[in-house]
Amino acid sequence: MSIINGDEHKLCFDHDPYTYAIKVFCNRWKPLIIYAIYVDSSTRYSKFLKNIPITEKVLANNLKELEKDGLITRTVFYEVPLRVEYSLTDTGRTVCPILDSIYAWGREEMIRNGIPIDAVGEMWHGYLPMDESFLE
Amino acid sequence: MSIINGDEHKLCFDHDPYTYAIKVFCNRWKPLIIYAIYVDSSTRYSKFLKNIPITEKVLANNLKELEKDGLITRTVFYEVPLRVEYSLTDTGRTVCPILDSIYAWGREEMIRNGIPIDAVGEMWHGYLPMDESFLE
DNA sequence: CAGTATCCTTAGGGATACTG
DNA sequence: CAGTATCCCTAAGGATACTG
Repeated sequence: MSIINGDEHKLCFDHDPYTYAIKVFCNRWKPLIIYAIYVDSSTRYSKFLKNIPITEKVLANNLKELEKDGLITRTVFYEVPLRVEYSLTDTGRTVCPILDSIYAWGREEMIRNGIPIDAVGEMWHGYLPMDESFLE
Repeated sequence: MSIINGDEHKLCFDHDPYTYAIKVFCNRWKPLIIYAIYVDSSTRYSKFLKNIPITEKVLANNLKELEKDGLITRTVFYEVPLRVEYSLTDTGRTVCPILDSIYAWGREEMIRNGIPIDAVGEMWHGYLPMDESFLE
């Protein structure tokens, strides 16, 4: 493993694991996308749009990055109509425990501060019994 | 605990624990700021600027948010010159294990991809012996 | 020392229409 | 169905000078 230290005594942003990790799986959308796949084991473009308040362009960008960074796999089924399934790679699955702990922390703080919590996330994370009607 | 579900079958962004947690401690700078305090138990404005590649305005903003969200405490010592110390609250300390796991994940991926890792972070996180000259 | 104030730039996201 | 393409917009960040 190589070590750098750019600006003498100052941490170099380009070589910081936090920056790397956060860019790869900890932005505004990726935890939700990853967890949506995790819950269903695999899922599709139109289903993300049904479950997450994300626009098409932003979803497409995030899916491409997640694929490029090796967290998800894109599989095309040449049917009519076309079907594409996204699933987690082994690497993708390694972030799930971290996502769980982030979710649990946010959840505790929101409860402590009296902020209501969304039912979909609660089902996805096992804090509420799963209601299939939410996930179709 | 109250549960909401805004748009019927779609997760509501404002009530999602990921969104909350990421806003509070998982942006571009906060992990570094929190960890800088954690390593020294308390630290000061000018020392952040020496160790982290952040500008004054952005540092000030992030410190205010961290204080407002209850992760850090600001203590003023009325000396000449003025001295201000930032330290972690109990809540602030609860994010450190999560930060550790995020760091460790990013670190592993960077190693796997042949990306060099910054020495300051490695010392802060115990992967390299601490060299005091880096932290003054 | 510990910050504000000011001005500027840009990446990221949002809405909507369109395509293979 | 699974995406692009286009246009717009604003919050976040960067540089630098200044203040109590």
